[in-house]
Amino acid sequence: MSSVRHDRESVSALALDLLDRVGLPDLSMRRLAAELDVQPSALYWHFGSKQELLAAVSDRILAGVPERGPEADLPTVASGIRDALLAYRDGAEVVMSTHALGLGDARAPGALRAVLGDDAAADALFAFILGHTMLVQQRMHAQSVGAAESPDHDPSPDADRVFHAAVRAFAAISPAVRSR
Amino acid sequence: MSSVRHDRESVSALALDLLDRVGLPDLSMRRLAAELDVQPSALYWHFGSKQELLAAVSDRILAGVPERGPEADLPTVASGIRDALLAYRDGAEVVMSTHALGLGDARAPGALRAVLGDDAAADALFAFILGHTMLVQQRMHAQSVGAAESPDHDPSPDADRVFHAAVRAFAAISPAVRSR
DNA sequence: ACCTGAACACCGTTCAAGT
DNA sequence: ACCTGAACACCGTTCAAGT
Repeated sequence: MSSVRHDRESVSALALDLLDRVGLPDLSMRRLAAELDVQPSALYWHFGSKQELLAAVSDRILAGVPERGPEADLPTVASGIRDALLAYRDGAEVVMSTHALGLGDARAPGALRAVLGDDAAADALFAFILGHTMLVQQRMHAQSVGAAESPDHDPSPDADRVFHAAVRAFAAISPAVRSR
Repeated sequence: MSSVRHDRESVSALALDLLDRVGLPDLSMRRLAAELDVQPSALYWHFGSKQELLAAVSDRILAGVPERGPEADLPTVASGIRDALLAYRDGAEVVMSTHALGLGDARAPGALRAVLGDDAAADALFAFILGHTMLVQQRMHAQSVGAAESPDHDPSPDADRVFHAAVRAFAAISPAVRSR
């Protein structure tokens, strides 16, 4: 007896938890189903496909970033997005592939557009944040193999410095792009 | 009778061709083996794993970018890398995952470092180029579904404008980062 | 509304054995 | 040096049927 019934929320919540524990390559529908004490086919009642599930996971990862920060400045918004990605293992990769497929909500790029006032520049900055964070997370994971220590979720001070310099640079090009 | 013997070059060359025809999700070891008229296990004599094969494919994609362009300026080098990624379907995604795992040669980031003179800024710019191009390619592929027309390999003028603005911005932050 | 059981059409990878 | 044959341990997804 499986004893518990599930819905979209509980399934995507455990999927996010499983992602953080085992990483994206080991996050399979079958393994997720096993942790839910359910047959793999049961997942397809809640989500049409694995990509749709991953889109829900992506939305969960970015749920903490405010859609509209009227008083927030660009560095705060950009750091907020990056920190949200860093909070879960392979977070950047999940959001990247979801965003690339046009799935998931537009929360993060929306927040960047609001504060930058330039859609193209905002999208470029989002692309940088995703690419940069993906590489940072991969470096962290490569380190944690052999380190045998707590796989910390913080980027190096060096990576942090480059990140903020890049954010400032994108802020600078925003008006230049608009004056086409 | 399989009639032909293969080596690393011929295998990775057909892998690149297959990638361009079917895309990364359909590029499987078994399908590649079938096109080579060979058993899947034969591929493992040439490459230790699929990732190692993809690293060779990644190197092929970037083979055209000059390691050192003493007379080349930043926009030329950056555009050269982006155009190399755009030349094959899912090129950016292959290079991104390869680079994230620390595999493949360091040709592209090396060229950026040489012209930028700042390793951290060069890595940040490479992360942007990969992220931005990945999103551009995905948009192109999404368009080509339903368009039923030639899946063209060129970015929109809009994406091109943002790209160059971002490149200029990264050039601007390079000295700022160095003066720590 | 939510899930089971069973199947379909695949994967990457290993390894002894062949030529 | 390069490949076959056979197996292992998996995948995502569909669909009739159950409760």
